[in-house]
Amino acid sequence: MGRTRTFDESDATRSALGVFWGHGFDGAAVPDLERATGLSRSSIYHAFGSKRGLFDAAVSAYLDQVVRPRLAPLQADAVASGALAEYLRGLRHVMAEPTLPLAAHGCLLLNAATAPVGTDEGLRQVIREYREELAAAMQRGAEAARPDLDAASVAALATACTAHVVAAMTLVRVDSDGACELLDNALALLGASAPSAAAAPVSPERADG
Amino acid sequence: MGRTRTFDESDATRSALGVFWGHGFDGAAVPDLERATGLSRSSIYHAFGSKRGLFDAAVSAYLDQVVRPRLAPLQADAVASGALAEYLRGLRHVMAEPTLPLAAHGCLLLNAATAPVGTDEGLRQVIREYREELAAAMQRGAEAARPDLDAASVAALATACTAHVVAAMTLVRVDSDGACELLDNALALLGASAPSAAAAPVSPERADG
DNA sequence: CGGTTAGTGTACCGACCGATCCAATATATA
DNA sequence: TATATATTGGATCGGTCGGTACACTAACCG
Repeated sequence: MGRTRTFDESDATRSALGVFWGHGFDGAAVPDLERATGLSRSSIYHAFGSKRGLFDAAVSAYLDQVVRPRLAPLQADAVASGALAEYLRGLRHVMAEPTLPLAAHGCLLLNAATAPVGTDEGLRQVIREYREELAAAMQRGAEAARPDLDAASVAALATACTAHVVAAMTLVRVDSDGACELLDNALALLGASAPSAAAAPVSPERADG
Repeated sequence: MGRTRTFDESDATRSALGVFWGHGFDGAAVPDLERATGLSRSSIYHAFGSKRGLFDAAVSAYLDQVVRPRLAPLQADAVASGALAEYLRGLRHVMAEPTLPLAAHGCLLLNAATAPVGTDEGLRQVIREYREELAAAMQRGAEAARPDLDAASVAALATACTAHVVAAMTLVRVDSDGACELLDNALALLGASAPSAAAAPVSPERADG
């Protein structure tokens, strides 16, 4: 048949993710994407159909390569008792480092939720599923962390963790200190009035993970 | 001296607020602002200097006419014990009504925080102050609501309420049910293990726009 | 009144937007 | 090697962006 593709599609997607993460869908210009991917415009449009198609690919890469690796311990068959605290500490750690994309730009999907592109029904659905995946992971983490609590309290704790994580990711761009305080508070709630020795050592002053 | 102004600046600002709230700073086009304000382009630029100047005026109007009226009971000299719960219920009420701007578009400032314009240092400062004002109000509300708790627990509760409110406003645009659940959870946390049945009677007024 | 000054509306500016077209290129198959 | 087919890059499309220039108009003041 014809000529074979000389670039790696997932490499291009990853490069585009960097641009979309930094500037948002609407703020990312096609020339930016050309520069980041090293591809010409026609190659991008041939491979992804549109700027939006490339964004969808970048969203998928974001979920697979950024979100889920971090959630993995909370999605495994067996969840460690300290997994949720570890997740929150890890998040706090990357949010405190301004050079990392999460601290500099927040969450790609939450940013999209409040942007003009967030009115697109397909994207809204993706974001709802993202929120559900996050909430489910928090729930499993809370169950593992606090077996001493009744179901309702565990659910409330899980929802609270979700809220703290979402709020931190929303604010980190303009107020990284405030975002870290939110994550510290989630850790404090997680360990509050814990009678079990499983209470993870929570030291909110620590900057490292 | 010369001719006097024939339009009311605060009327124009309020009209512009509607546009910026719905589309964000970057998504709002100057022709949209002309249409909404009823002013011609030159009048807008003469009165506000730039699109950005008009946005700053709209932000100020948003704080004074949308945010603070709702926070007022939490900022008064004496805070009622049920004021925070009332605030959360009121917020939940407007978030459940899709025709109201808060439910349809979320928070103007939090949306700006995650948008390209959110990199502007002046705007970042405004958003940080907004967050602080919100957190201070939550703190006072939590103190009034839960005099039975020690200071650290009250502070944790206040921060948790802030997190739930911020997260709800971030998500409401794509997932109003999820946003309402977050506010319900904040209410549950607020009343958790409450010795008194001080739950204030529900009166979801103030469906402002 | 007339003169001065400021508010207003129209037309227009250069720049950039996402998207498309097409000629040129490169490679897998026959 | 010949041919077919897919990839690639440059030129270009119509549309819209935020912002400006300028003529016109209205109203305060001497």
